[in-house]
Order: sequence, then structure tokens, then C-alpha cells
Amino acid sequence: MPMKATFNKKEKVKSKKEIDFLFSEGKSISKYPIRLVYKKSTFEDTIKIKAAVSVSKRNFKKAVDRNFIKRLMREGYRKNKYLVPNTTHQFTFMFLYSGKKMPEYAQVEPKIKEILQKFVEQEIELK
RNA sequence: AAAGCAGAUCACCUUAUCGCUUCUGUUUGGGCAGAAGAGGAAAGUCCGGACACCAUAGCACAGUAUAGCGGGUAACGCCCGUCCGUUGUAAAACGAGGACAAGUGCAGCAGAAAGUAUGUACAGGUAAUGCUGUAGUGAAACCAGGUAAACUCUAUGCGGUGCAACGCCAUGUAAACCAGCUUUUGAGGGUUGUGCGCCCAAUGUUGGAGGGUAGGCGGUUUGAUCCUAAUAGUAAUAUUAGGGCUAGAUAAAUGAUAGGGGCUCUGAUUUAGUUAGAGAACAGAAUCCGGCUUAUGAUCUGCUUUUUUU
Repeated sequence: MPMKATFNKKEKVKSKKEIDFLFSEGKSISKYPIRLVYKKSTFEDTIKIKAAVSVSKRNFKKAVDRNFIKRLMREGYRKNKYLVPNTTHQFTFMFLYSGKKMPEYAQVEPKIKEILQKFVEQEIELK
């Protein structure tokens, strides 16, 4: 049964505390120009994975550009999160764009797909 | 037609699929349905307010901003009108346009001398004397001289911090908070540059629940609001009447993909036209308004100058 391709408020990482914890304790998978930082976590909602996206202010000074890249990454995650099967654990995700040029959607989506596949190999099939 | 000046308007449209945020309806609930969803600059944070809190908020000095005249406005350093000056052939643009008859300072070259000066030559005059005139230098030579993007003076305004303000709620703890009383010292510390003023301390005790951190709600979107018309006014603008509700996110929504249509540019072929390819700027609300400044794609209107044709 395919998971619905949604990405609403409940699926977002919101707390600043969680994000700081994610950066200090999390592992990462990198497929240039996108990097995923993730960590096993526990929260009260029934959702399996909470995610967030981020673009460095250093590489993209204009707010319009940052927003555009974030939207592409959100879209890519939303379309492909069915790749991660149901698990007993809960995770928090953070997608980072480390490139310095403006991407297109056709470049972003396959990279996110690769990252998610690799994540499944590393963390889930080991169990 | 070319070059230029001024002003106004718009910011590709639409369909489908998959999504995001808010509101409304419905459902026990998961959810489902409907409606709405970035800008002219949302930007820079440079001015002016609204609103909130704080005597560390008061008073004086200092400091700082503005500067023809008249008007508009909640207010302004903004806007409108007008005079003067400067630039330009012109349409127009710009303004560092209060006061040197309060005081102090400054002034290249030329010139004897540039402000407590009176030289040289000639002429006049006197008891005598730069006492008077002319020549000569210069933009200016005693004229109440010029200069205030020189100090200064005059008039007017200016307390500070900003919605992470501020109010409330739950969680919950230490040696931390607040209020009253008690005793002692007025030393020291705090503030806006200085002075005055103001505020603060320590011990014990009683009472209250405060503060920090992360979270939620309010503040938070109906307003100096927008549209149309009439009236007053040269205008900025004001008044009246009718109508509208038009984003409220918070690691921060407004997107992605595919198709169709219109626009611009380029190529091919042509009487119109047809067809292929490419392109669509600057840029993303964060308490809210009024301005200014900067970035930027098009379209339209009016005007000026020059040239050509009639």
C-alpha cells in the first residue's frame, strides 16, 4: 500500500532544541550537492519521520533563491519518501544544500532518491 | 524620423494532476468539501508616526536635526504652490536659498595696503596733519565690504528602548525574585555627555509567589484602509455619500510537473500570412502605517529640439 505523498506541518522538525541535537549527534549521507543529516529519535506523534530543509545563507544571499531551493528539496522529499518502509524506530531528517549554483528540479530529485535508498540500506536492512 | 524631458499603468494568462498555509462547513475520529493566499519596491533600515514598557522617564547645560515665503498632513528631513538663483537651445532639472547691523576667525594672484591700511605720483586745501580728490592693483579698497558645505547667533523640533515591546497560561527548581517590618552604614555603585535630581545596598524576620530556559495563546491584522462618485481648492489634500474585506506564516505557507493561448526577439519562406527555436526583469510579507533611497522588465500619454516631406 503506497504511502501518501504529503508533507504537512506534523512531518516537519520544528523545535530548535531538536535541530541542535540533530547537528551535534546525527550521522550524514552526502550525494553532492545535497547532504542528509539524520538521527534516531523519539516523539509523541504517530509519524515515523520528521524532516526539515536548509540552505546556507553564505552561498545564497537572496531570500528568493533560498526559498526556491528549499521548495525543490521539499518537493523531492515528498515525492520519494515512499522509499523508506515502516520501521519501529522514529527518525529526524535534515536536508542541506551545499552547492553554490542554482539547481533545477530535474537535478535535485534523483539525488534525494539516491540518498533515501542509501539511508534504507544503511539503517533499516541491517536490522 | 532621431535625440531628449516629464508623467501614468501593468508586472504573462489559463487548464489538469500531485502538494503547502489559514479560515468556514461537516464528521466520534482519521478525513472530506469549499473559499482565500507576496511586492512595487515586500529590499536598504535612512527619516516621520501609531502602539507598548521603563523616574535609569524630571530640570539645566551640552549635543543633534531642520531653515526663502505660503499651504497640506497624525507627523516628517515628505508632498503641493510660488519667488529667487544655477544648469540646459528648449521641454525641464537642481538648491549646501534665516542672520556677517552681536562677537571671533579666514581670504590665492595682483597690489603700498584685504580690515585696528593710508604708500607713491599729480592736483586741491590747511596754522599744521592722508585733510580731500584723481591715477594705479583687484571680484572687492571704509562701504554697516566678502565669507556661516568657518566657529557662532536666531527660530522650531528631539527622553530611551523596540512586537524577541508587552500581557496571560501550563511545566517546574537552586545558594536566585518581589513586598512589608527591623537595625546599622550613608561609604560605594547605577544612569544619556556633564551637574542637580532619582534609583540601588547589608542583617534578621513575615508574607507573596517572582526570575531564567524552552513551549502555547493574546498582541496580529478593520486600517491616518481600499474602490467609485460628488463638492471645495491652481495643487498637495479635505469633506460627504455608496460599496468592498483584500496574506497572516513562525527552521517560516503561496510550489512542482505537463499541455494550450497571447507577447517579444531571431531564422526560413512570403502579398497578407505560415512555421521552427529562444526568452519573460528586479525580487519573497514577519507589529502596522506615511515617505525617502536603491534594484528592475515592458507599454502608453503629453511636451521640447533638430532634420526631412507636404
